[in-house]
Parts: sequence; structure tokens; C-alpha cells
Amino acid sequence: MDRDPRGDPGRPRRGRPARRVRVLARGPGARDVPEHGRPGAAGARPRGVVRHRPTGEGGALTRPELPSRFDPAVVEATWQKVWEEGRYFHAPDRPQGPTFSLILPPPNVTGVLTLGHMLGDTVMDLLVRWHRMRGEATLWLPSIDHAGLSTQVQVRRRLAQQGIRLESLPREEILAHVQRWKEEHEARIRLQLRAPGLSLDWSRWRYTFDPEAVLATKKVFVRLFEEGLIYRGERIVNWDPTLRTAVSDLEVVHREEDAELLYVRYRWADGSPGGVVVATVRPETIFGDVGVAVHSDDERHRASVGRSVRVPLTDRVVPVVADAGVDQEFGNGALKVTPRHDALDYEISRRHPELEMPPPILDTEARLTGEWVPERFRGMSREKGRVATTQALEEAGLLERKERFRHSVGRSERSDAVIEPLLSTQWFVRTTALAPPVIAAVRSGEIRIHPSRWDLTFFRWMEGLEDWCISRQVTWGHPIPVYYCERCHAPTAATEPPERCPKCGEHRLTADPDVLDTWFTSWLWPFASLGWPEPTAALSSYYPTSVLVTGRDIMFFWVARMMMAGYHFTGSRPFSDVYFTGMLRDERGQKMSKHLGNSPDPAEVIRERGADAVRFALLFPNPVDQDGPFGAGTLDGARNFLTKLWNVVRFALGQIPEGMEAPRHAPALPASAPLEHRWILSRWTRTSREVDEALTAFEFTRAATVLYQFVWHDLADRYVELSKEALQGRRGEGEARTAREVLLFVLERSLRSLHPMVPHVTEELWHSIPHEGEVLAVAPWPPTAETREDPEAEAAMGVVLEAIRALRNLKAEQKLPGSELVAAWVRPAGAPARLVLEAQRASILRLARVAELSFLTGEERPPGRAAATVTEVGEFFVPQPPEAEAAEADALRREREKLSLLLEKTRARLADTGFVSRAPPEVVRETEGKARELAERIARLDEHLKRPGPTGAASA
RNA sequence: GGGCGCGUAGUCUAGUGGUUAUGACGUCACCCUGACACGGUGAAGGCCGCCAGUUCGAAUCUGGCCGCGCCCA
Repeated sequence: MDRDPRGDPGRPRRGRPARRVRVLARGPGARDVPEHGRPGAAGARPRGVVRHRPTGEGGALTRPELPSRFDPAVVEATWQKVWEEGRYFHAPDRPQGPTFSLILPPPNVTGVLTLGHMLGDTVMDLLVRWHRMRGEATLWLPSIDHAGLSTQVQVRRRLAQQGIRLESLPREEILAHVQRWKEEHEARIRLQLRAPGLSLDWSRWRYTFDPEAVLATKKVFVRLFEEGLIYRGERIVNWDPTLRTAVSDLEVVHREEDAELLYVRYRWADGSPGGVVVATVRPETIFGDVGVAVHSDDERHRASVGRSVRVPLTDRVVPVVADAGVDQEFGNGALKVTPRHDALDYEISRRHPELEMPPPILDTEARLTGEWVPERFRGMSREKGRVATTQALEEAGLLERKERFRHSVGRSERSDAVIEPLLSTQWFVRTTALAPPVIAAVRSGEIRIHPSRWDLTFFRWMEGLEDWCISRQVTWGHPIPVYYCERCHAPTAATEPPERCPKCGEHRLTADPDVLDTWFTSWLWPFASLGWPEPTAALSSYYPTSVLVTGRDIMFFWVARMMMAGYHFTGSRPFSDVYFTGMLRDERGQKMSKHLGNSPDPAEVIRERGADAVRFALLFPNPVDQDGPFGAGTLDGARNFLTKLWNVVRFALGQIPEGMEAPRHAPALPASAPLEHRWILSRWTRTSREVDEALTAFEFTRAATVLYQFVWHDLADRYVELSKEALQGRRGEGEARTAREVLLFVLERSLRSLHPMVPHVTEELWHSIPHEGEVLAVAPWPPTAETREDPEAEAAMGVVLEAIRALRNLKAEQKLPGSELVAAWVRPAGAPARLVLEAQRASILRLARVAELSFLTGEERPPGRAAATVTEVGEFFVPQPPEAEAAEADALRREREKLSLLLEKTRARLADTGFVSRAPPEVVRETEGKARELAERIARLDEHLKRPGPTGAASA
């Protein structure tokens, strides 16, 4: 079963990926224990230095036994089980040392997780795993949200399919249905949260309807009530007439819709000709009109103010008032005032005592109702009423004209019903009283928002807060803990039903029929999920939490409110950092949404591509403060990267002898050590440092990009190629040992650094190489101080890489097969370049695939036909096949053109007295050096171009 | 209408005053190279949205315009 895939005669050479037998994908560690008994399971934990690779068939070197491709399916399931059984993600109640904690924003129990959730989850897991590896006690707490309204809607829909009307059932029965629904969906969400390999502490799973959460919710209500920060009052709210409840602004979706704008004449009450023409899209609300308002500065209507008009289709006489709130641009600038059905109208009516408050003209299902509605319209729906009133107005000759009109209409996210702004008695929180500490915290940096530009949006909202409507007219939710006295009607807020009314002693009390907005529990979650108000160990250890990761669509509804609750109820910030993820877009740039049907099921994508590939794809291309594209291309890129990583390790396994020790420390390199080792350790130092910086700054894409570039380009493309010869022992055992140590060190540290992003594949690979510790998930984060930058090595390698590039390029241009080992010559650009090129000749030969590199001096030329290229580090030659002369001449000319343009620009700068006198001297010196170098290269190019004879370049 | 942000090869993107403008995908050419064809090597492809300004010097700073997106009204 563990055949070396290279020896597989059936191995496909090109075309589609081969279907491999699953069993091949099992990591080497799995072979001792065939089933699920991987290390890490209780009682079977490996200790200390572990070498999982089995003994090879004699000889120091074993052949790699990893398959050539990473098959995520088995690997991911295996390690998830190991992690979970090993309880590596369990947060101790009483941790030692620093902690890092966060709550998973509770998914809506009725919902299905989307890729958008998975983006946030991946970011959180990256942070948690990173901090865990840094030795901090970490807690990542999962939970679900009871989602009052949306759950009730779903249950209602399901009952309707059975012909049952939810409203007809007793409360207990409804709650039983809800409970059944919750259990089904909770299981599904748990499965969804498991698929990506998130390092959640499952033992702390919470639900916003746990008994503790119920108690916390009540206590908070009672306290705010007693502090006068909760009140019951009449205000305009968003009313969903289908669900017959108030809904939050978040649950209202605004969209442009076509409508008719009617110009309706309100005649003068005194019977004189004329009147005021009012524009409206809602003629059916005419019955609730209490006046007409015009702008105080509006010349057109000045004479009307103070007069009275007759409300069309009724006998009522109402005044014309002047108010600064009227939009003069809309219609004719005259507004019908319907205080029960429009927030602005309500405001206006409150400013003008002469405007009375009408009785309701729409019932809870938005049917025309009440005495003010003429008999013939009563009982009509809004929509029917609109048609009927329009027609009636037309018949009465009061309809001046109709216009097609596009305007924004709010619809209920849950029921799609058009939201009715409705004056309604509800419970409210005076949020303005809770805002000051929150604003101060963000201003002072006590709470940091990432990306920071969202501060502005945050402040603007915080400074214009409206009271928060917390009551909902549904069955499912935390009941409002208020009891009304049947005698004196005084409301009492209490966590338990009171025996008697504290005002008058009456013992007949009625509970408030409404329930609380789900957010009224969610805003307590950073502490309530840890047991508050009980002084639990978890609360004292992990609160305040460290960071909150979520989408900015709930910045106000949730994030800001958690801050208010944190300061008000616990006296501290609920978290120190907020990170808003971007939105995902599909490959055509469209926002992903369930609505558009372009949001794939994350579980499905994971099944197809593997969790690590999806995770990396989510992190890699997503700009920090922007929305990012996500699609097949991105996923392919991530998968290719993981395959690359896999194969680098596979290669290394072939080079590492049995019994090699885990790399505890950075290899100590002698000054004389080959350049490539010094170089890769320097590159690693920079990479590692930049990853730390990026993660600290919440720049996850940068962290992923830096590691990607390092692993693929520096480690695989360059370092591995440069050190192959030494690794294979062709430079002696001493060099082989050094090369193995460096390779293993860099690989092992890279796996550690990549682990928080792609945990499964790194865990698997880490176990296949010499390592120290039980699992990578709790291995120490690579310390940056263990290696140093080596600018000298990096500069020298720059010269080498440039030489290799030049020679490869030249060969390709000359149509010399890449594999053909031709002779080559170089005239170095200067003494320093010559030193490096001479010292690194062997590397250049290997990577450029040339047989010999001879150094030219003076004006020496290679014998015979030779094609040339001129670079910064020197002039390179390879033998020229006769048919390639034109190609060389072309290349030389193109190069010359490019360089002379540059030289021109550079000289122009140097000729500018302003530049020479004002620019920093070092910039001037650099520019002069550049000009000299360019001139020299151009002169060299010219020589080749002019040269007659064998190359024939001049005649081409 | 107000606010915020974004315009860089065909596509996505890096780049906060001096770079021969970064990388990926895609395209083209050559190559089954004892880790990897999910690969390697090389190439082509850019008035850095437009116009002014600041500056010795602008993809980068400022203003205006145009286009796009999001949030709020």
C-alpha cells in the first residue's frame, strides 16, 4: 500500500490528476495504529522527541512515503479527532499566565452557515491558534443564538405546511415546536462548525436560552428598568404586518421600487376656490391625516399657512402648518401629516399642538380600520385601499395628476411584507445614556477597531443614537419580566413574578405578553456566556475577552451594544479589539448572498477542496479593508500552494536520515558556510518577523502572502535547488549535514508558522519530519530572535540569482534546450560581482544548467559564435546556433531601447539644478551611479550590436 | 442628498515621496529535470481613471472631475 508513487507504472504523465487510493493519504504516524488511535488520544500520547517515520529497507536514507499529492479528506478527519480527544483546545478554568479569549459570534440557530461565516471563523481560528502557540491560555467559546423572530417564522412555515396556524396554538405547544426545531438545527450547525477544523472549546458550548442566559437577561432588564434606562412608550416603530410584530432596523431591507406619486388637492375648508396640492404615494393613509405641512421658508405656500383644508374623501377640516422639517423639493413642497404612520409626520405633529393625534387607521395586519375610515374602505388591505382611494380621488376630481415614481421601500427580511411605520407602544432602552463610555473607549484606543477607518462610521452612529426598541410581539423569546397590577396598573419589573403589587399591594398581576429582541441577550454575550452574573472562574479568567471578529453589517446592532453592555454591567470593555471582515464576492465581483444564489455551501466546498484549501483561499486574496473575490481560481491557487508545501516536505524526507533530531535551535553556521544557507536563514528571519508584524496588525492577507512567497519561491524554487547537491552528499558529509540541518530547521519553522492558517496539512507534515512535542497545535510559535538577518548574504545571492536568470534567459532566447549543458562565459561588471560569481560558480552552473562558466577579462571574447546579454552584474555569453542570430539582435535592441530611455530620464534628473541642490546627497549619488552603470551597459550593448562577423547582429 | 471607500497588465491584487511598479490567475513558447505537470523555465502584456496643483522629484500628498461600491437619509 505504501508504494513509492514514483515507481508506480500506472502513474499518469500528464492531464488530469490521478485518482489515488485513499489509504495512501494516511500520514506515516497512522501506520502503527490502523484505526483512529492516532497519537494524542488519551493514554496514547507520544512524549518528547518523536520520530514517526518507519524504518526504511536498510541504508541511512529512507524513501519518502508520502503520496505526491495531499488528500485532505482522511488527513483532516484524523487530526480533528486527535485534537479533540487530546482536549488541546480546552481552556482551563484557572489558567496560568496570559490569556487570549474570544467568543464565536453565535450563529442564528435557524440559519445555515455561509462562506462569509467561514471567513470570520478562519480569521478567529488563525488568531486563537497563533496565541495558543505563543503559550497563552486560550478560550474560544462557541454558542448559538435563539433567534426569536426568525425561528418563529420558520416554525410557523413548517406548521403551515401541516395546515396548522401557529397563532392558534397555546404558548406551550409553540415552545415545544420551537424546541424540536432548535435541536435539529443545532446539530447541523455543530457539524458545520467542525468541518473547517476550528479550535473551539466545545466543552463550553452555550445557547442564548440556557437557564443562565435567561437569568442574565432578566437581571439586566430589571436593573435598567430600575435605573430608568428602560421605559415603555409610544413611538414609531418598524411594524411587520404579516408577522404582526415590531422588527429592528436590521431586519428591514430597503430596495428601490416603482410606485405612483399622486398629486391630491386638499380644498380650502371655507369653500373658496383652490386649495393645497399635496404629493403622496400613500393615498390610503389620507384617513389618518391631521394636517398639511409646508416649509416655513417656502414662498409658494406662505399664504396657505394658518388656513384650513378639508381632508379628501372625508369631512374633516385640518390646519396648514409651517415646519422646517418639510422637504421643499418633494412634490409641490406640501406634505400631508399622518402622525401614526410616518416618523417625520409624527415629529411634525408633536411640534404643533394644533394637530391632534388620530385614532389608528390601520390594524396590526395593516387593514384600514376605525371610525376615521369611511365605511366603504374599512377592512381593505393597504394595497386594496390604495387602489380604491386613488379611484375615489379621481372620481371626486381631487386627483391633479399621477407620476411614475421610484422610491426606496422597506420590506421585512423575514416575511417580505412592506414594513409599516406604525405608532406603537413598546419597550425602549435609552441607549444615549449608555453611549459615553463606549465613545470614550474607542477614542482613547482602549477598544481598537480594525480596519481603523470604520471608527468614523462608528462614531457617527454612536453620536446620533436613537432609543432601542426591545419588545417583540412574538411567542418565542425571553419574556419581558414585567408584571402589571390589575388594580393600579403600575408595572413592576422583577426576575420572578412578584406576589403582590409593590405600589398598592394588589396580588392580581398580569405578565407582559411581549418578548425581548434577541439582541437584548446577545449584547450581554461576552460576559453572559461566561456565566455572568455569577462570579465564575471562567468569567474572572477570560473576561474581558481579547477580540471580536464579525461582519460590519452588525456593527451597530451588536458590536456597539456589546460595548455599551460591557461598560454598564461589568465596568470594563468587553474586548480590546474588533476586527471587521470584508464581504466575499464571487469571481464576477458580485457580492455573495443567499439571495443571489451565488453563495456556495461551505460544507460542500470543504468536501470538494479540503478545509485547509478553503481556509487559505479565504485568507490569501482578501485585502485587509476590502471585499475579496473568492472562487474556483482562488481555491486552485490555495490547493496548489498546499501541494507545493507537501512536496517540499516529501523531498526533504528523502534527504533526512533516520534518527535525525528535531531542530531545537537554529543551525550554527560557520562564517565559511555556503551562501545559500546563510541566505535562506536570513530570508526566514525576515519572513518570520513580517508574519508576526502582520498578525499583530490584523493584516492576515499579508501574513499569508509572505509565507506563500517564502515557501514557494525562496524555499522551494531557490533554496532546495541550490542545496540539492550538498544534500545528496556530493559535497561531502560535512556539507550534507549542514544542508540537512538548515533544510529541516526552515521547514519545521515554516510549518509552525503556517499552522494557524492551514492546521491539518501542517500537522500531518510536521509529524512526518523530526519534531518535538505532541501536536503542532500546541507547539511553540517560532521565536524571531533565534535567527538573524544577513544583508551581505542577501546581496550576494542577488548577484547569483541575477546571473542565473541572465543565463537561463539567454539560453531560452537562443533556443538552446533548457536541459542542454552548454558552455558559458561571463565578464563581471566589477570586482565585487566577480568575487561572488567566482565563489558561487557551482550554484550558477547547477541552476542555470550550464556546463562551464569561464571568466573573461579585459575585452576578451568567447571563442566562436556567442550570443551575449548585458546585465547589472555582468556580461554573459553562451554559444550561438546560427539560426538564433536574429533573436539575439532583437533582444539586444529591445534591451538597449529600454536602457537608453532610462538613461535619458536619469540624465535629465541630474541636469536639473533643483534636483542636485535639493535632493538628499545620497539620492544624487545613487542617481549618478545609476547613470554610469546604464551608460556602461549601453556601450556594451552597442558593441555587440555593431559587431560584424560571426554573430551578424549588425546586419540582422 | 450626506458620509466613507475604491479606480494599478485581460482578471484579481501589492505598493504611504526617489523601485527598471509586486505577486497570483489567465495567455504564448519550450520542458514528463529522481519532491511537485496541482510542476519547471522563459516571454508577451501597464499613459498606475482623467485634469490641475504641491514638490528638485508623484502610482504614492492636495483639489476638482469621471466611474464604481458600501453605509446613512
